[in-house]
Amino acid sequence: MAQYARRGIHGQTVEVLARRILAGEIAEGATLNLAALQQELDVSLTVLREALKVLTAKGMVDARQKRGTFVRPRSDWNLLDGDVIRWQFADGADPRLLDALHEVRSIIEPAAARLAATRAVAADLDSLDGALAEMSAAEGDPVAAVGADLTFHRALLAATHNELLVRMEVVMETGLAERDRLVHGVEQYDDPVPSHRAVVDAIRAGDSAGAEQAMRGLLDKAVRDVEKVRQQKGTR
Amino acid sequence: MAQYARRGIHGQTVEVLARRILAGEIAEGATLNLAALQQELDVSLTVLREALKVLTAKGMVDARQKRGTFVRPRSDWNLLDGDVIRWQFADGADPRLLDALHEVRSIIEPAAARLAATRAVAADLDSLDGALAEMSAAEGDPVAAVGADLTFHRALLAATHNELLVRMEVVMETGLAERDRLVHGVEQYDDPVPSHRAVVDAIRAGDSAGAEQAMRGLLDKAVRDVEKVRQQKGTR
DNA sequence: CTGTCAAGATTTCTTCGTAATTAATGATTT
DNA sequence: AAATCATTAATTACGAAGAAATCTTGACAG
Repeated sequence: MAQYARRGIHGQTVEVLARRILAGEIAEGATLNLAALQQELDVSLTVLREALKVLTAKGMVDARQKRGTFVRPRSDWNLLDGDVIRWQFADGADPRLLDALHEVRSIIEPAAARLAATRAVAADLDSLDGALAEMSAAEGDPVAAVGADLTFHRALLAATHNELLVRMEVVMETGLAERDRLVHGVEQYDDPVPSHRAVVDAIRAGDSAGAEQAMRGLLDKAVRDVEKVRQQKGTR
Repeated sequence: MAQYARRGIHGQTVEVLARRILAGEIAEGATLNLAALQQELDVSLTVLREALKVLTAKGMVDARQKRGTFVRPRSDWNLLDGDVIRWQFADGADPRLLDALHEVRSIIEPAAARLAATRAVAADLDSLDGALAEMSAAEGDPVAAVGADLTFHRALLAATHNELLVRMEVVMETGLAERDRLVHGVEQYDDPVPSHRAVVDAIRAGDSAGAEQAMRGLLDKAVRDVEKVRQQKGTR
């Protein structure tokens, strides 16, 4: 799942550094003290260096000779990177980012459903049916339900046969997981299968408009669920 | 612009390796021969290693002890990464990816225009006006025209005040640049300012539906232009 | 005879400490 | 005052030693 190698000391170092930067503990523009970090994290220069290389690749830091290694402005972070998104949610979900995430979902997924209706092949429909079956089987088990939900939305993106849209799953994934984590355990779910099946049916029928609308309905329901939870929890 | 460091021998090594993999010269699943590469590229193991670390961070390769460093399946590439997209177009634009890119644009940008209409603040409108002015001034100069186009679309995404949408610019950028490169010099452009101004006007008026529609019109025109060029060039 | 399991060997990545390179800063000279 | 050059402080690169995981080999049980 993680794109950078998580094995060895190195992986931990990346994680620690990334979370510190993303949490704002190390501010934008700050030049970080390699020697101090090396001592504090008890790693060699090479390890620290390679960890920073990963963060460099994700646009988070930059190293210039004689000026040091510094944190790049937030506007340069690669926020569409799965790792970066995950790190952001590592310590407490930022509701603003969660909203942004859901907004992207509400843009992408109806469009994806529309495209899928014109492009889905037999294998895609099988995947979607499989996801529905998984969803039925997951009744009552929240963990399995989240997994099934993910499977469904991944299958939907795959059915668009657009490589870039498929890769948007890294954005969706975290949003979906966080939302499910939020909703989880607060209230009995309604059966999610019918609303999802409506999307699949429209795709199978080649009904673009219908698929798009069904997906919108599904997302609206998700919004209402989250709203309900937020009210119950008194959050926001 | 590039997220990984381009300085030193290291940057070149990343570029070479990335392009080989993206071009399919080094196939998916293939384990690459570090010793041979080291010798061929005439770099030390450390340099090669750090270059691979960058590619690892972008999901392109993975290193497992005793099994070697191998190319991950294409479905794991971080295609939403600006560098990865740029490398793909390094040797010859893949028309399939270009189509995918444009499809994403046609999904994102109208939605972005709609959001911008409800959220744009004075500074956003100033940016958009600035982009229009830049576009007017660029009349006749193709290079400046592309720059102005980019400025416009970036300003539009910024006006959504959604961090994730703003970062989509890395996806749009290359698509836009490639399209412009394709269209460039084949035929006299129509004046692009009016169609863009229509979008800005709708946003300023807070007209969501109008902004969305104006943007769709703009994108449709872009499609027609590319079609015309493809016919003229006899491509496809 | 076949399949499973465990211990060892080997290959490969991983990490280390040091040397070289680079670029900014300040001093010096014209 | 401007330009050049030396100094210096940081990243960048190197080659070798270390660690880890997989593959192989052998033995044992079914």
